[in-house]
Amino acid sequence: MPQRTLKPPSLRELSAALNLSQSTVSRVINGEGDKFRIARKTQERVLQAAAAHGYSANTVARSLRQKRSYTVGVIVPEISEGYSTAVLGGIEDELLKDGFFYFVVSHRHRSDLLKGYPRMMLARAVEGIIAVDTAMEDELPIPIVSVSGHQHRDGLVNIELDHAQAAHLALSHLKTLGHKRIAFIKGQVFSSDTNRRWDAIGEAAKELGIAIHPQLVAQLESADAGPGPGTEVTRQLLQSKGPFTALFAFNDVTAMGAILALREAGLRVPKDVSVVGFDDVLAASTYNPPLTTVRQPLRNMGRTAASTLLGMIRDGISHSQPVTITVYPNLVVRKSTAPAPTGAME
Amino acid sequence: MPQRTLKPPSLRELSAALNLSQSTVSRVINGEGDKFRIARKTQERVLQAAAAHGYSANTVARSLRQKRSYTVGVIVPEISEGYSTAVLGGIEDELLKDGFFYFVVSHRHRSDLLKGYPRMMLARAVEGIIAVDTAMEDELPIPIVSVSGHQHRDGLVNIELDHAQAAHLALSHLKTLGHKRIAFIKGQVFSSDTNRRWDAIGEAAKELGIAIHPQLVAQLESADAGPGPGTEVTRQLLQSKGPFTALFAFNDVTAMGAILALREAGLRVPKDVSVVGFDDVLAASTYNPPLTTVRQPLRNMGRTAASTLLGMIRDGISHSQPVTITVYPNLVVRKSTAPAPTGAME
DNA sequence: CTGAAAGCGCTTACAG
DNA sequence: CTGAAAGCGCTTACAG
Repeated sequence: MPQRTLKPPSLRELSAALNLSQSTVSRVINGEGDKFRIARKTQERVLQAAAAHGYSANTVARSLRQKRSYTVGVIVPEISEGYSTAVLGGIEDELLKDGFFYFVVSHRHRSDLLKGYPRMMLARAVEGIIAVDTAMEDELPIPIVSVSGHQHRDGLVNIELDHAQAAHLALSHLKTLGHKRIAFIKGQVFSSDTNRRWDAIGEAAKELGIAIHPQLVAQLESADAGPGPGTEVTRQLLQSKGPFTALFAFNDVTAMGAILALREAGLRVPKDVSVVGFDDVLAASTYNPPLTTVRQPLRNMGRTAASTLLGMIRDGISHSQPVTITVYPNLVVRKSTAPAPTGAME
Repeated sequence: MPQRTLKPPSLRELSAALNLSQSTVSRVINGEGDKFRIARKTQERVLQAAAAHGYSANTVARSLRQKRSYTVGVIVPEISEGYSTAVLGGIEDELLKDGFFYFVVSHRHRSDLLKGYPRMMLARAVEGIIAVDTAMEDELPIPIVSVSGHQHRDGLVNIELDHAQAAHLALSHLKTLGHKRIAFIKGQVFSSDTNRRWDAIGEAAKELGIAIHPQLVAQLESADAGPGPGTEVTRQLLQSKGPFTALFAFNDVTAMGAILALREAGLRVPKDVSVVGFDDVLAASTYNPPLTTVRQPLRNMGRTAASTLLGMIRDGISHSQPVTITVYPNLVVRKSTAPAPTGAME
């Protein structure tokens, strides 16, 4: 019968029932039966009894003894948001197949949380931390892998997009379409990708001979998660600044917000203004028009972060040099970009 | 100087440094100094030293001793997805302010994971589980709160949307707009909301005198997360079935997929066909056209789930009766619905 | 008011 | 091949 799930037995109880020592049972359970040359017959008995009684080791006791928790912490800006969760999906893929679990916390850019969460996770004995789009303030006595964190510090491994290529991809696409006056929306100052991406845009523009008009550059300010900030900033761009035929947004959500503002102003996308996003979140392809965007391999970045962290935990490596693992973007051309209007405002 | 974060001291070390017993130090640290009438002066010394040495109790040892983990488990179908993460945001809000952390796992509808994860979380001593849009197979010796799980079983608390109201809201909106031939896309069989929602639609339709034409009812089959399944099923609806002027989709993502298929077929939304979604995920408002949808208070459902679970953990309540906490939908009218085309195909 | 000691449930040297 | 015993770092009766 499907036995009522009462509290599972302890190792001591199981051993007593089997008339064996805790040592022996523990070894068999942990797959070290052969290593300790425990009789096959005994091993079978143990395994059978364990299954029958639904025994599984109390991981808290194990953690205390081994000083290992098989747990990592993940810190993200905001869990209710597409970027982080795409990365989380990848992290989960890797972690769980190695028997690790993870805690997630969202700091929401609050400095008390940014400071407090890593300590709290440490007190909970996490063996490592993955920081997504988050700059870690303090040095910690455990391995840290950062996804798009852009801090170069000893012992920190960074998973980073090749921003030079990303910028080049987007700008050469716009150039090919004949765009000359391109507006840009930079990320919020607190976003760790902002500067890196902007620098890369500057270089790519120079390389491609594209002029960056300062009056066509805006920056997100509001910390709101949705498209609102993009709409807001685009309205400003539209009102007080010069004309433009294309817009490169900091991310997809911002691009969607921008498109809203553009339409409000009676402009058609992509006929009048082309818009390029960044990230390729799920919603980018279902948006209308489907967004042309620079795709970041987010899930893969999560996987890489997790497997790298697991390696560091396993091998006890504490890289004394900063290490960067570069991943590469793709340009996904959809319907939000088109040739620049002919005879347009130059 | 900002001391290099070495491994933090243990209680024993701290006590030794203070020339006090571990008992005393532990009591002060845990805020029980007054309760045990420990000299104010001593308390201050302890707190000061703790801060100076960066002491914080090893939670693993504490958990083992207290047989408490201050951790709950959350199981969702898929973490890279808007519905679950909206709920997770609410869960986090409540949990963290009570000092609880949570593990997240995504079962992805794989039955081995659906079965295995709860056990794994149990072995990790979680004190309770929140299941989001997931039917829990086994009975567990800890409290469980289910969000949209729709199982009525002893000891299980359900957070559920008022589906009757939801259906009524959507259908009366369409009726007011003059729609008579309404197509429906039901959820996948594995989604725990599917039946409940469909039954509610049936009743609301009867109440409102709206006919449900069996040939205008389709069901999602593919387990894919994106809008693909919605597009697919709408194409079928369009090809082989009778005409319709409105479509009520199982959720927003499906609605977006449906709109894609409608456009493909040369139909305009909402001019030719009105579309109503469900959930009001972030993308619903930025979609073009912005989706008219039945809003579920997802974040709030997460908060309610977490605070209910914490209450059960705190008070050791194991409801012997199923309990349902009902939350209420709103109809958010945006641009994907319009009056039925006049003289349309009736 | 403060402390010595037991014990949470494991793993793992050490011994035979 | 198997077991007795120590100990991970806490909390908490129990004692005084």
